[in-house]
Amino acid sequence: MSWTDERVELLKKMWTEGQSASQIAKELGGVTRNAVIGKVHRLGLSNRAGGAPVAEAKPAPKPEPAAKPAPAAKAARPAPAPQPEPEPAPAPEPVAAAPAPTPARKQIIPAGQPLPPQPSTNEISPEALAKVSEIEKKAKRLTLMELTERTCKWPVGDPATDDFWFCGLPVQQGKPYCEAHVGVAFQPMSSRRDRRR
DNA sequence: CCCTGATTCGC
DNA sequence: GCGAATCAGG
Repeated sequence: MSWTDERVELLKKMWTEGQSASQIAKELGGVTRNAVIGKVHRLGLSNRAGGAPVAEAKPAPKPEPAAKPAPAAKAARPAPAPQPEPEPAPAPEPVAAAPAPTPARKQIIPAGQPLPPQPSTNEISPEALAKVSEIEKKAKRLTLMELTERTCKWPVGDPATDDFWFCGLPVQQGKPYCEAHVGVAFQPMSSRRDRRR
């Protein structure tokens, strides 16, 4: 594969949109993320901020005097959509691990893993729950043996019945669960604000 | 561990 | 110019 105009264009577009190099590489096909990054650099667009200062904590970010020379006519930098960081960044609550508040039953679960609580007596954000029931439709419904380091290990159903399986969706980096299940597994640790002493 | 981008350097 | 290998974080 070579860097045809079209491919370069797509590269530019995606890079500008904030896509990661690996995503771009996947999209383009035939190249690795390294190739993409290398190209990005050669194109001189390593900085995604097209003029939108992100106010970095740099002491001297632009030692450039006020007067911007503005290179003659042609070499004009359009910088049309200076979208700084179109990052939704949900993160409603700072994670506060509340892993296993499930004293309900004491059944033995296969691998002896510290499995999560079944959302029952917990007050989990409706959104998170909705998200879960939503993704559980798409769940891979893996068996214990099918689980890998990269599959969501959230159990669904009763281990004592046939109707038991593991989510199996791609885990969220680090965590043992997929994004949706991480959402219900790690509670913000609230719901008990009876602070009234 | 997984991921990210940044750099280097032989090709 | 290209991109794998490597580096440096998160």
